[in-house]
Amino acid sequence: MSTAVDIAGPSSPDQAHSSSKIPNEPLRPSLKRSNHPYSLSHYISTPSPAVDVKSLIQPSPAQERAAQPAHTKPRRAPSWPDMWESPSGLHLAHAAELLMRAGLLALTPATTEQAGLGAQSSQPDSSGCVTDFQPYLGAWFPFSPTLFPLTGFQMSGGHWRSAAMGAEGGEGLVAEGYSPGSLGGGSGGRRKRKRCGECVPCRRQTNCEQCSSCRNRKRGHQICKYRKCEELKRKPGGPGFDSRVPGFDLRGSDFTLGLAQERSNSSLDG
DNA sequence: CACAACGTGGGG
DNA sequence: CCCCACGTTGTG
Repeated sequence: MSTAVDIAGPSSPDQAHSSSKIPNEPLRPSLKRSNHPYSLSHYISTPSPAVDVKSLIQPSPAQERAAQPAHTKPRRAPSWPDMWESPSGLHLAHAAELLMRAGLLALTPATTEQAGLGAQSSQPDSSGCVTDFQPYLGAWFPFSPTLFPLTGFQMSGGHWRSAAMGAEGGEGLVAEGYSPGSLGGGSGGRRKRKRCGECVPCRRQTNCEQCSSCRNRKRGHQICKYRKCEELKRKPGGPGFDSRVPGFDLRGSDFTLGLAQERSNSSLDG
């Protein structure tokens, strides 16, 4: 398929070769396994992906300048973290997974709802958007399969388990892509997060060779700005930060809307 | 060990 | 806020 998004990039000709060794696949195996929140839904939900994505992936240097101040504030549905955490601190998503493992959850969206997600499945987010789960499940499937091979991937949470998870089953419960130690649980807490591998930047395959990061790669040790994972751009612990349980994309449901809105907002009032 | 990239702090 | 630089982590 033509990953349209592709990442053709701001790239100009000079970028064809990209840097020294940017592999065709920017994602390492481990990275591919890393789970995380939104990007996929992000695409799916984007009303007019073609247009939107294009502008995203082809930010001319000039655009970049203009765009940056515009979306400085990653506003998004501020409430989802709360929504997904039960009073006990157990992520609902996690709970869902547990239920699933216990056989209480079936693959049908309806059942999923009944199993408990329903309690939270339909509620307006801060922006007044109703985030029904079912519709999303329905909507996702037709899309997801296409994206899976693209991103190598996950959605292990809801049930759409990836191959990575298939065999071991519950393995997805543990943050894939993160070793137990690196979950930061204890020591340091300064572990490196990983690229989501799903967002537009992550899916780019080439460095622009023009941004400051590219130009200063040797000393800056930074990935090309256009390839900088959207997720990593957010501050850990910041609003909507998916601190843990990355295996669950469920939240994509409302999260998605938030993003979609955010984006339209920023493009409107930019 | 080499390399890519994340985290962080300082400067402008 | 952005850029730069460095330390550090993670992977091959």
